[in-house]
Amino acid sequence: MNEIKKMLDNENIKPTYERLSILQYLEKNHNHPTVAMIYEELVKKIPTISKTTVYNSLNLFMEKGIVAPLYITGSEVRYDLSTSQHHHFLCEQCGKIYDLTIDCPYLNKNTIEGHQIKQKHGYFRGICKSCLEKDKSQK
Amino acid sequence: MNEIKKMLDNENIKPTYERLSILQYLEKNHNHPTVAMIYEELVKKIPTISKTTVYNSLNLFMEKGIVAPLYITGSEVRYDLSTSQHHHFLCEQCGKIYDLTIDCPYLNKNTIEGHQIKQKHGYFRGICKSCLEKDKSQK
DNA sequence: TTCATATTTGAACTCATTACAAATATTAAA
DNA sequence: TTTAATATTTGTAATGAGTTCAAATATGAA
Ligand SMILES: [Mn+2]
Ligand SMILES: [Mn+2]
Ligand SMILES: [Zn+2]
Ligand SMILES: [Zn+2]
Repeated sequence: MNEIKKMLDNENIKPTYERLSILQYLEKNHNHPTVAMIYEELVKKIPTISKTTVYNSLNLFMEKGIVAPLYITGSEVRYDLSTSQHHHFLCEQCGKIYDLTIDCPYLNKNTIEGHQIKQKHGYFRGICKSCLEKDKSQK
Repeated sequence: MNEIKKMLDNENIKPTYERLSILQYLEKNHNHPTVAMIYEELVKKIPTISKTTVYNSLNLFMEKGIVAPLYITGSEVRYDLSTSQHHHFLCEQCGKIYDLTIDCPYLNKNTIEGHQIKQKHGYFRGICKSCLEKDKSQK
């Protein structure tokens, strides 16, 4: 909770209960959630919270760079805390998004072929380890 | 035109005029277009063509693996001919998507941390070389 | 308290994509 | 060539994620 408040303070974002809750959700759940997932969970605790507030807050966090969007599925944005750079794996079967801890020679570059880099994204799609094992045992 | 017909034949896709035109557009324009861009261009030549046909055809091409979707912008899908694997750069200022010819140590892998890989995506966002130069001269 | 400002809320709206059924084209019997 | 079965295209309606916007609420200073 303290870490989270610091992140907001650093960016001069007023730490409202809603914003803190959203950021707290992202810190506790490393599941790269959708807006719907965040909202469905938070509304249990904050029955009055609005989906628009979730959108507003996440957009603000993205502008300030403390949250990063993942455009992977093609249907809706997934959100990730902007901690250290890492790659992702999307399972086409169960929909889960995994963090990958692989080396990438471009993570510390800030320019490429003359273009100025602001964000780097590396991701893979396929069938995850867990789904592969499930499929094998069922066959 | 012959190359294109072969691609469809290889996948047992009936080479209709609409499908050929869509694939031909992708072969001639390496601009990673949206459905709207493809439609707007083709409707000049084929006034009866439907946007749904563009969607249907591209979805079919993707299933067969001859076209690859790019989920980069977050707002709409961009399409690319599935030629050799390559990375992309999206300019946040002009919206253009560039092909990058950079080396990547993961392009020939088909499994990672136990997950089975079907698709690999690497892309960068920022300000493109052309926009940087324009900005500098205007300042 | 009073006023100004920031934040939240909910409803209306936008827009990309999909669903679906009717229209049209194609192909294979008969 | 007709006829019937199948594939493809088309247009409209529906879906759903995300945005817009104005009203409601909260915050904080004067
Ligand atoms: Mn992650
Ligand atoms: Mn490309
Ligand atoms: Zn899985
Ligand atoms: Zn540019």
